[in-house]
Order: sequence, then structure tokens, then C-alpha cells
Amino acid sequence: MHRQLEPDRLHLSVDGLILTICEGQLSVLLSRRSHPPCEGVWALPGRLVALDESADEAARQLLQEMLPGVNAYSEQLYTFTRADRDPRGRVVSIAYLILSPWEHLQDALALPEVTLQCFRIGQGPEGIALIRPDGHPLSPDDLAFDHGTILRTGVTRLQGKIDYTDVSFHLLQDMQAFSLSELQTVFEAVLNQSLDASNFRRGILAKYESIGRIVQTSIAKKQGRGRPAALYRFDP
Amino acid sequence: MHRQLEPDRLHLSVDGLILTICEGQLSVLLSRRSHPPCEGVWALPGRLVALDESADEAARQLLQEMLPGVNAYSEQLYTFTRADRDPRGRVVSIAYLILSPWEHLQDALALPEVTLQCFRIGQGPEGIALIRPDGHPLSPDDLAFDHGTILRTGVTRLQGKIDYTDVSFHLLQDMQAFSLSELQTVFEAVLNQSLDASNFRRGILAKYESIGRIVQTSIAKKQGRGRPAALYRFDP
DNA sequence: ATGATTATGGTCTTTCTGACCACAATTGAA
DNA sequence: TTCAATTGTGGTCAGAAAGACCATAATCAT
Repeated sequence: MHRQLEPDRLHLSVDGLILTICEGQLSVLLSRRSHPPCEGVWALPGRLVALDESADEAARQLLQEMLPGVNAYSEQLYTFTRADRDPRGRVVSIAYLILSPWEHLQDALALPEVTLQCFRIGQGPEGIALIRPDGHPLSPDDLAFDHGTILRTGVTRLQGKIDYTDVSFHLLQDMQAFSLSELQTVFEAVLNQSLDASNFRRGILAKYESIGRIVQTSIAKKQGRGRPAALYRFDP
Repeated sequence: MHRQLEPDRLHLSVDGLILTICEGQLSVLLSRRSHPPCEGVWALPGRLVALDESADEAARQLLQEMLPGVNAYSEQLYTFTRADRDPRGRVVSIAYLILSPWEHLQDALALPEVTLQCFRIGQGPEGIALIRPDGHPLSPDDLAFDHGTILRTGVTRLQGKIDYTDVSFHLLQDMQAFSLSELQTVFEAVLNQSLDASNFRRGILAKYESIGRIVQTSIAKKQGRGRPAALYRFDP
């Protein structure tokens, strides 16, 4: 896996920015590097692209290796090409924005061979910060290589497209049976602001129910306190 | 320039999707390939990325080579990585969306060493088509490699961000002295629909004049027929 | 002068948005 | 059991924004 990179050659890698909503907070999965460079530093999971595979395939393969069994939404985010971004040599990285419900990730993270850890993404007026599982804060700039830039780019992109695309549904535990409050939680975590429940529901239903992309399955969920929520199904 | 690509190695290139508004129509600059593969076929201008330069630098360099003296707006569009996209071998291409006022391009296109040609982009219900300078139509799929896909991706992206970013101003002849009709022409060409002049002006001024990004230079342009238009300056 | 043309400002109606309230349906505590 | 707290759902209402449309201003061609 950690074979030497040849100098004077261009290498292509994919890096996965795996985002999820954990306990109501936007979070990212990071792995601690076990080899130089940046040994011991937290980084996005990455992988070299083989000569016969596309970047999309490589990203899917990466996900398979890092989180066996997880089938997540994935889209190309941006390509990072600074010549000095990797001290080993010329490595161009195509970053992928990967979205998955926390419940799916949880199972994979429990596997012994999986080394990824979940960091909360705190969003303040000065930008974003990472909160380690033990509560310790971390700056994006503390990540390996230019992964802090990738993180910021990805979060901004996600925020930018959450309300004119369908990405939010891929962060739901089950897009075939979700309540509007669950969807609202996704929006609030991504945008880092609370939304009015009534207006939110009106907006979502106007956008999706009128064209049949969302239908009420009329099954009432009976769980926590409060009135049980109606469940909906999303048509991707 | 057309040195052999080595097999079993990954090559990185940048392709430039140079868009402009020519005679009120969205247009793209293409070059006819003079060497195999795809000899004689129209293609986006492209260039290999050197080992010591970033893709942004390579794109700027490409522009310098193809259109000396033109200083255009440029942003990364998407990275195309299909393993079989180039018959010569493994070539990953980072596409750049490049926007320039037609008046600037015109000067460069007149130079004898410049071989680019301007194609109108016709937008119908079935997608886009290219109109050669001689009036002959051409499908995007007739372009070399996957350049048709790049073209479609770029046009869609431009349309998507024209009304929440500042890209439109980079298609104006002079963003330091333009009339609102000129800006409206840009919008109409990109979106391929006519807009109400009154509502358009209200929208633009509300978005930009209130925060000082646009200021009226109060110089009246005296040219064609009709009432002379007030000129504005855009602060980038 | 006169009509055609383009620019600009305004109205009016409809739609969308945000703030807010009322009530429904559940749970947990008194 | 009753009541308070909690969560979900529907509605109102005012203000903002968007779209259709008209009126007028300032130029040019004839």
C-alpha cells in the first residue's frame, strides 16, 4: 500500500471527504497517518488512481477499502494540483465529496480493521474547526498536506448546493422512510443555523411533493416524546 | 509540442473551454486538430501540465499560447478521467472554464499564428449544437475525445452560476464601463432566453448597487439609435 | 417634425419568505 | 389519572421579491 512514489513522475490520487451528520452535527471521517510524510497527523483517506481506472472508480474503491459495505453518495469535488502539495513528489489529488448517513458508517467504523475516526465540524464566525472525539479542538490547517483546504472547499460546496439539489437526502438514515424533522436536522447541521419547522416543511413540500419526488407513506413513527411524525419516501 | 505520450504512464492535461458572447450569442473557441488522433476534428485547445506547474498555471499558460495578450477569467470546471478517453494512453484532463469578452478575443484571433475558430452555441430543447462560422451545424459529439461532454458541462455550469456569482461581468467588453443592456445581453445569450429589461435592471441594481459593487459612472454612451444608456462600473 | 428605437422608471398583481400562533398527538411526571 | 412538556402539523399575516405591463425620456433615421 505504501510503496514509494517515483520522482519525476506525476501521480494521481483521490481523497475522500466523507461527511455525515452525527448527533445533529456535521462531521468528517479522518484517519491518522501511520507513515511519513505527516506521520501521526490526521488526514483524509486517500488512494492512488490505477492506470486503468477512472477517478470515480478509484473513489468508490477507496470507500470500499476504508468502509467495507458502505454504499454512499459520491461526487467529484475539486482537483488540487499545487506542485508542492505533497513532499514526496508530484501528486495531483481529485477530491470527492462523499455523503453517508451516520447509521451506515457506524457499523463499518466498529470493524477492527477500520481506523477512521469521526470529527465534529464546528462552524464559527472565523471559519470551521474540528472537534476530536475526546473533545479536543483542531484547526483544519493541522491536517496533513492541503487537506484543510479540501475540507473547507467541501463544506462550502455542500452548504451551497443543499437547497437546490438533492444531496440532503443522502444524509438521511433512510431516504425511503424519513420524517421532515429528520430532514430539517440535516439542513440545520449543514448550514449551522436553526430553521423554522413550519416554513421548512412548506418549502420542502412545495419543491418536492408537487412533482411527486416526495410522497407521504402515511406510516406514523412512534418513538421519542412528542407527536409522532409522518414518514415520507424520496424518489431519487 | 506534439511529442509522443509514453505508455503505462499517467499524463495530465488541461483543456480550455473558452466561452464568449459573439454577436449576442454564446460561443466557444475550437481548434482543428492537425495531428492524430482525431486529426482534422475540432477540439478544445489543450496542453500537458508540466511537472513543476499547477493546473491553474498550466491553464494560464495555455491561454497565453493560444491567445497571446488575452487576460481572461478562468476557473476549474471539472476533471475528466475516463481511462479510455484518449486513445494514445492515460490522459487525465482538468477542464477550465475560461470567459472573455469577444472584443479581446477578436484581436488575438486575427494574429496569423492563432488557429482557433469561433463557433456559436445553439441551444435547443434537445440540448446544444455548434454552428460553424460558415453556418454549418455540428453536434458536440462530433468533437474530439470527450470534448463534447466538457462543452455541455461547462455551458450548464455557466448557466447555473450566472445569477448568483459575478461571472457575467467577465463577458462584458469593459466591466469598468458598461450599460445594463450590455449586461442583459450577456444573460440572455448564456441563458438563451429574453428577459424583461425593467425587471432585469431592478434585480441587478438591488443585488449590486446597494452594496456598492456597481456604481453609476454617469457617463452617457452616445452610439447606436435610441436613448443613450448610463454607464456603470463593476468592482471585482 | 415624426416615427422608430432604446433606456429608464413606475405600477400592479402574484408569489414567495419569514415571523408567529394554534392546535394535535404523544410522553413523562405529579 | 391528570397535567405539563415536547414534538409535529396546519394556518395566518405582513413584508419582500418576481413577473407582466405601461409610461415616458432621449436619441436616430427619414
